[in-house]
Amino acid sequence: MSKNVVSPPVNETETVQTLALASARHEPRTRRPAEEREAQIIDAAFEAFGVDGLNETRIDDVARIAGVSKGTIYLYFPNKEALFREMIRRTVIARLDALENEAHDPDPLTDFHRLVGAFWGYINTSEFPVIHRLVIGALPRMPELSQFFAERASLRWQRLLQTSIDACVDDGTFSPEHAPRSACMLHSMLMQHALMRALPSMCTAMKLDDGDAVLEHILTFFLGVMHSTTPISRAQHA
Amino acid sequence: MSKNVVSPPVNETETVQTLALASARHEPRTRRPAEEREAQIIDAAFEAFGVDGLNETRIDDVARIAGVSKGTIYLYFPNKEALFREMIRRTVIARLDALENEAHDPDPLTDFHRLVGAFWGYINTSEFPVIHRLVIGALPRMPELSQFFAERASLRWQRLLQTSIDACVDDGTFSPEHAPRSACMLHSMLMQHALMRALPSMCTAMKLDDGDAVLEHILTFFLGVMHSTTPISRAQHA
DNA sequence: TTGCTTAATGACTGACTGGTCAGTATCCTA
DNA sequence: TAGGATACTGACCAGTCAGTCATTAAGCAA
Repeated sequence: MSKNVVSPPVNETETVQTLALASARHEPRTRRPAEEREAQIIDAAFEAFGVDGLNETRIDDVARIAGVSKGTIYLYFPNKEALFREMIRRTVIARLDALENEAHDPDPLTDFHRLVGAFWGYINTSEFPVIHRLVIGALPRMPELSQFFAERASLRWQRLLQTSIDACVDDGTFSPEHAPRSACMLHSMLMQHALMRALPSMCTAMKLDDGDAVLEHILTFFLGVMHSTTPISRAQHA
Repeated sequence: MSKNVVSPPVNETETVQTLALASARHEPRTRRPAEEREAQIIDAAFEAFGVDGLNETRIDDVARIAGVSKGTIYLYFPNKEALFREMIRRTVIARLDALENEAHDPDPLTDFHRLVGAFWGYINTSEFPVIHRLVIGALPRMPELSQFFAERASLRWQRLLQTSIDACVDDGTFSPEHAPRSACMLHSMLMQHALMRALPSMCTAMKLDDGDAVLEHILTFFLGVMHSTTPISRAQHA
């Protein structure tokens, strides 16, 4: 991308080079607390890896974005893979910790809606599909990363949803019939739709532009089962 | 890995070299029709890329698996990326063409179950999660591949499901209330569950081992909405 | 059998990049 | 202000691998 800053072989080549060097040199070397540098590098890593993935990204690029030298990165992380791993880990944790401390609502149904809204908001950030793609893409190379992600994000959300749904059942708002696995179903629908929404081609083909409308559809469908009290004829075709 | 076969500089170097060459030479060079060679290479590419992904896989590995030399691959494909792309394209197409010609059932509900069964079978092959992962992983590098995949696989299946559902509505088996977007919802649940099932950690945590039971759960949930005729209170919490 | 065409081979090359480390600049203490 | 400790730098190195091409041999026609 912006690799050729130094190269254009016009007559002012020297000027450009000089400027580039100058700007590089002018930025005075600064010492920062370890924590701050680490955060700086992690942020740059998210930006760089997020665009190109683990393999396409050069450590030099991460260094450039972070505004440090390549060597500095190796002072804080033993290698490229470890940096990648830590970047995923922190991004996932940071987001979940922030959401965990949100206030609950005393009314179960209201709280259910709050929770679903929070989840929908989370998976519709630009950050989420990036992390998701990176984790999936890195699966064969780092299976433990997908396990971390699964336990730390997917399963945790499913448990939160299930707890909230169970509260609505206890409350009498939801029918108990389909409750047991319903969090899983809701999670599936929300997740899949959010991921589709991140793909421009799917977005237009399926008319998913309006995020609120999509959520509304999913909830209407979901509540169609949960509020229903009529016994349904089970699937005869196994 | 097996690069150093020729190198060990012991005293029997010559013998080793001769043997290595001999074994390589013993496999007699064969000429094959272009189509056959291409298929051979594509199959090997699926095997190799499927394990390690685009970047981890060496062209030499594909060649070794295919039983041809590296140079031969470049007679059939201009470069590594083109081979990868073509491998995805053919695998997706081959599978869908095979399923397309299945016989329909005159009864709408029976045909719906047949279709869902076929889809569930497809996304639960070991092949599907591999292709899915590769496409997702390659997204930033080859967005057109994801578009091809989306249109050729996801959207096509959603349309088939929707048609089948609409037939059940016309038939009076399904309530029309939630029909419009229901294929999308069903597709989401099936897809997400199938992909989870491919991750060992998720599989155990969510008790997804029994594929038939999972499908049964999803269908029961889905039919809970579609058979329901009670008007439901819409979500008050927008 | 001879000789031609071309599929097939694999040693080689050039470009690339992860990781290193000798040297430099900053900051802090005395 | 001197001098030690160390955060930081970036030129360099060694390994890797996609892609090339001179050479080989299979298969065919005469």
